[in-house]
Amino acid sequence: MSNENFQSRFDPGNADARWQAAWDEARCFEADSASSKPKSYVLEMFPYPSGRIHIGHVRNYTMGDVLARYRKMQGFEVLHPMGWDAFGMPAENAAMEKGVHPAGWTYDNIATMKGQLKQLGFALDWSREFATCDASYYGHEQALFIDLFKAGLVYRKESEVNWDPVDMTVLANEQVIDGKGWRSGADIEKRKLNQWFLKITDFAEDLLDGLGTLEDWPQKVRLMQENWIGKSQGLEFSFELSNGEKLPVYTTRPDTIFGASFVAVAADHPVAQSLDSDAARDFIALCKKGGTTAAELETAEKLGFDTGITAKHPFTGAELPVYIANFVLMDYGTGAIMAVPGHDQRDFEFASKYSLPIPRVVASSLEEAGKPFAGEAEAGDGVIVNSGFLSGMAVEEAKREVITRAEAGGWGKGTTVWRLRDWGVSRQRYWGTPIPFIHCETCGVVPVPKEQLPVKLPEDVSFEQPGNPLLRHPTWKHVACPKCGGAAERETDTLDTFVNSSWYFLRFASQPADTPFDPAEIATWLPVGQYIGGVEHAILHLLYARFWTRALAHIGKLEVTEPFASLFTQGMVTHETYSRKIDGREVYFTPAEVDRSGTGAVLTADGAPVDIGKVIKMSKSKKNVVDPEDIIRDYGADAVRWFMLSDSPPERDLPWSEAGIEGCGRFVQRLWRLFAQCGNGGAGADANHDRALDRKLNQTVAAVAADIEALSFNKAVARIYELVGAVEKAELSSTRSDAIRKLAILVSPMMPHLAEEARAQFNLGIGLVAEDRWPEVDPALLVDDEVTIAVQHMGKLRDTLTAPKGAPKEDLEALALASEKVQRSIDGATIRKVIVVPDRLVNIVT
RNA sequence: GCCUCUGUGGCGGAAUUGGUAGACGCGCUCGACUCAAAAUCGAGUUUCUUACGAAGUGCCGGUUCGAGUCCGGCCAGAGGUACCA
Repeated sequence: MSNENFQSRFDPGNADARWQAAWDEARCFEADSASSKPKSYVLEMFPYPSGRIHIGHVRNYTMGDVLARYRKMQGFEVLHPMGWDAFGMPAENAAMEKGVHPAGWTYDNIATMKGQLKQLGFALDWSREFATCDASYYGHEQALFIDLFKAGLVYRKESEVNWDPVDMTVLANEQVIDGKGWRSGADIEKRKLNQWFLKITDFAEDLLDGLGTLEDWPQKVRLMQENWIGKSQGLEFSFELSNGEKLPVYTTRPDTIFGASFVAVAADHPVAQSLDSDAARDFIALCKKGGTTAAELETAEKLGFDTGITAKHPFTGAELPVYIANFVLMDYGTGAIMAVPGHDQRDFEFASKYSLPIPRVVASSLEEAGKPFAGEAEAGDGVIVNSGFLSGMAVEEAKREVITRAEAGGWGKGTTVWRLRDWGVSRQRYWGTPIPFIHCETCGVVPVPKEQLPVKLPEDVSFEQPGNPLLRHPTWKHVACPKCGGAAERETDTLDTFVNSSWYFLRFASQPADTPFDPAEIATWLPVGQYIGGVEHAILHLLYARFWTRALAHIGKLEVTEPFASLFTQGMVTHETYSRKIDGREVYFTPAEVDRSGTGAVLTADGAPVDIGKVIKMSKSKKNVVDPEDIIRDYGADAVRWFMLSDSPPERDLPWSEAGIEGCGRFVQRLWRLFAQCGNGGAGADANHDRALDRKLNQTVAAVAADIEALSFNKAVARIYELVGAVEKAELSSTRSDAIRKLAILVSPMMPHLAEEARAQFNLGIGLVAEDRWPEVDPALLVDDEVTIAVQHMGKLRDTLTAPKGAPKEDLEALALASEKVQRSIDGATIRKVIVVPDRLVNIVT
């Protein structure tokens, strides 16, 4: 027992920093592109430097870290980098609220957060770190943007923004609350601006097809992207209008054409814009109210304006009224629709409101042709009714028939329409990548010559008034035209921050000074072997990154088209909220301010109770946050890491619990005590072998490896608990000491500091655990030779019995029928059938 | 509104993918050690029932010898919804 006097407790306050320094010194985690080992690129979504690391980051980076450390132990050369998604709105908000410069605020935050990440002992290659707000990063982005422009993938067009008429500025969607500006409180309206766009729609088909190759992506993400891209087959045809013009419309349901009872156009549509009446102008102005989000547009009350124009139905010749409708989008299809209220819910609501006919043209059978609607549209499948030559056809057949007739008659054609819209990348803001173009009155829009890149942000800006500081900067935008040398102006819009995050993973893999990346080096690392991040990025970030990669491949910069071979989307960290109503407003308190030891919750400061709210995602606004640094100080990095991996499956939400982290802290010490016993009880020649423990050890090594590879960390944790329990209970033997040595390796991806400290203190091995190999498994020890068989009568469990593995069916049946409990249950009834599943169960059917 | 996902003990969850529901952990209860407490160790812990046993995986129905798992219909919550990142 002499070992136990060594040090009875593991002291993370002492050990953590020491081992972090040891890994740094040995440069364990710097990736060598020239290595002959197989390569593995493990990447977590890089953080926005908001100020301090939050628990969601800790969870995300712990998962990646376990995988990176495990892959390294499996003999891979691992690239596991980290950097900063450093442009964005919060820096400008801080500038306005606190009077600090966005750059200073951002780089201070990065310094703080880097220190916090270091305390967690992540196996990161910090030599590749950068921030997207470094001119050495965004300058290359500007060069790529110009390349895409030259390839015809960048263009300008008018597009709507949220306009705050009081602050005279553009607002982000999240800054519009209930249709009002968050600072001014003014009613927000839609306003058109000339903006920059990327032609993601050129790649719609390819982005859709590519999803089929992403077998290691979650099915739900692929489905979401598929629906977002939204390929639809339909009919485009033109109505002849009573004013003599033609109105092209697009429909995905040509089969319901006989059910059309009116026609609707968007407020921006030329037909609407050309109306010369105050009432029409007032209605179009009404449609301008409110923000631009889809959720707002689609949930708003359906409103329409009868233009007085009519449209002639191509088959019946009926004159249908043409409305301006607020739910028709100019961006989708032709900006005009044939409305079939019986079989589209939006059209149904509109028709009900304006007392328009709602004919039925689809029913479950021809006999149901006269059935009334039950207060809502029927969008489902069925047979066509009340539709002349289409009646009696199935929906799909009718679609084909209408398209055929339209094409034959020359008044329409079958077309493919995409829901996906081009990517608007213009932002009327300061803290982003300047769009590297110059507007010249004689030469038009001219790219900045590459030798003049990067176009750097000016530092002397003020945020005392709302709006884009670049626009009102006294000198910055005034430059000579690169073509004609005349007076010209810089573009003052900056790029969407999603552009920054669309290629950072390339820059991590290769970062030459003079070009964005070296294609040969990219080829050694890409695609990313495992990408891990929040499911909230399932569509936008991941689709934009897929597009940007394709676009670069299209212009010959890259070979890869899919940047992320395998994707994992993690859940959020949640906690209950604490609040009080003070003067009618909900005031929130952090868990650290609240004592939860009794039945309710009381504020430590005044001892009076607070209300306990729902368990929701940790957020600053609800104050239900825990600062990782506090927990690391109290329990050590390994306990925090272990908690992040325990219990909850990584794709699900993780409820933070004080009791849970305490339990993890206790487990760290329990392991420490076990490691201390390694030398005990015979590493000698006469040491006995414990076959059962050896089997358990081998099974655990194999299972933990499989669980880590599947990112099922909660299952790996449960396996380790089981093994620890078995080792603790086992008699002293050489097997037991061997198990303890291997246990230190097994837990090292999760608890690297403890593993290193225990190995050094108790002689569990040579060298750094981080540099060691994953234990070999003896396949012969993986299978048990006895199995437990369930015996059922009519599907209900009546008995269990033990049988040798692989026992023949007849033996199992005989054993089952011999059971007294089974016989009592059968009670003399005639046995009709016996189902035997080898090594599993016997079910007797009477 | 639309798209996607989730729902199992007091709590987080497991279940070899159609074959013993509740592994493992947290919490709680009892016991050992201690003058006492903490720590640690041991036993127990789905519900109902004295027991035999029965019920049970959000709700309703279906397929099957057998359903947490598959199918249909609901309900609730979460994420996204193109300028939060």
